[in-house]
Amino acid sequence: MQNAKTKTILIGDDDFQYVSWLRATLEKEGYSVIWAQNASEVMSKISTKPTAVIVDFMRGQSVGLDLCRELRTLPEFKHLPIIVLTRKCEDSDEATGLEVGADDYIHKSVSNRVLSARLRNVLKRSNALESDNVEEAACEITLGDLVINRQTHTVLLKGKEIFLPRKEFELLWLLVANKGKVFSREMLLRRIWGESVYVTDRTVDVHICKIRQRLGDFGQENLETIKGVGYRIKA
Amino acid sequence: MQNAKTKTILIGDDDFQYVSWLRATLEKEGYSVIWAQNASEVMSKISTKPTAVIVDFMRGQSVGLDLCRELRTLPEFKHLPIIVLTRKCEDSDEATGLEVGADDYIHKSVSNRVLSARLRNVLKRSNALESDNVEEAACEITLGDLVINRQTHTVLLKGKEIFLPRKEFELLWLLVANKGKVFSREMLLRRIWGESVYVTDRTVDVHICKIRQRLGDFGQENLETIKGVGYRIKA
DNA sequence: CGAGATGTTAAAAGAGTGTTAAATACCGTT
DNA sequence: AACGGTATTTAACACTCTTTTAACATCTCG
Repeated sequence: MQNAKTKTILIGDDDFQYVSWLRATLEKEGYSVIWAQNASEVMSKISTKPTAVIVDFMRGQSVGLDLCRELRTLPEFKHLPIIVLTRKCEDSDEATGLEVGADDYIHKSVSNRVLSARLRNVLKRSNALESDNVEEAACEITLGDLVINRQTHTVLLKGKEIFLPRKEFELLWLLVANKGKVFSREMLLRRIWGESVYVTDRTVDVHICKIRQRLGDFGQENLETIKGVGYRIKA
Repeated sequence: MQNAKTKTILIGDDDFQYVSWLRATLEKEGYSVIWAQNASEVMSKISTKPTAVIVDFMRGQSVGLDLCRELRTLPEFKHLPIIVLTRKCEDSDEATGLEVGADDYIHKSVSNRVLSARLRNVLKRSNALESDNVEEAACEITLGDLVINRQTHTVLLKGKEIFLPRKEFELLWLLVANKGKVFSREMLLRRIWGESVYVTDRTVDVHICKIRQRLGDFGQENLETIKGVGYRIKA
């Protein structure tokens, strides 16, 4: 449920006081923050490939807008989430804003909670746009006496419910959903733990062990170890 | 899953220039568009049963808000997706908009890409609400000794009436109506609090706690926590 | 046999949750 | 508009369960 990779937010704003507040807010939420004091700095720091950009209108001058427009012309940043901060409601700004294509407009006075929630929303949306979401295809898989349901988070073995904690559940689901396919520990870690999570691959072994115990004979028989390679569900 | 019928969007806005842009955007996305120039026109054209309504605040007067409020009082439009456009950046407006039952609140300067993404979001959500479960269909659900009635807003436990405040009631209703299904806190927040309401997810926990207390043993036994995942009613 | 790999267990570390109380927002009355 | 009561939200702390680490046992195969 938590983001695997640390998300980086590039802030383009020359209001030092606000930036320090914003930085604190974002970092508390687990984002990493890069600060650019002016438009050209933004353009140079954009190469770090931030997850999103938050720009201010820069003291009423439409530097932020130009920036926004410029970014949108570059193919690689065409879908980069951009949030424009505002402190005024000047119509001229609005009119221009229309054509530049920001993802959200946030008033500078909003609370940190609202800000981070809206940022989250924007990120979620842009994420959905990119992968236009397959969502969860099936929510239930069956393998012999075993029925795993994602929606209800239940595992039924011969009709009896067995509780699995989250990681074990995900592990089992992944393996069963790909019956026969061998997953290396690394692969499992990447798929379930996420890209930049640092855990020993022995952790996987422990979980596999627990799963086997919980599933009893069924586990012993079907959850197979391929030595030197990984684990799989027997085909 | 999707019905083949073209989705119709009713636009209520008197800003001709903007409307023509909006219409172009939406039609390019495959929606069919109906335009109403003022509030009463909206009310008359609403009978065409559009898939969603997009209204502007109409030059600062809160016509849009009144409209929104009015629509919400009519049972048949209780769940009609409403998006409120604005060019103002006052938080009070946003607060009011949401309070009055808008599904999303979008700044007018936002790009067409963003606009259609958010529209899609709103539609998806309202769709899920309608098809996903019984919810609106039945106004009374029973679960063992528990009877929940939406119309009368009452909860009977072993025949004894128990009062639940609104949020707790909605929460319980949603969970019971989808017995067995696990809802993450995010999901609950989106479904009950709405798309653009920003509260800590711990709020959900507090409500769950209260519900459990009120329902006594029944609550303890049936309202289950799946750690790291969410809540559900035991199947 | 012995080295590397895996199974297993228990304890440490960590994350997630229950619960209470206090703060805030809301609502109907006066 | 001020008031009082209720509902909702936040914040804090304790506690539980999960996850991870580490250590040791066991296995496999050249």
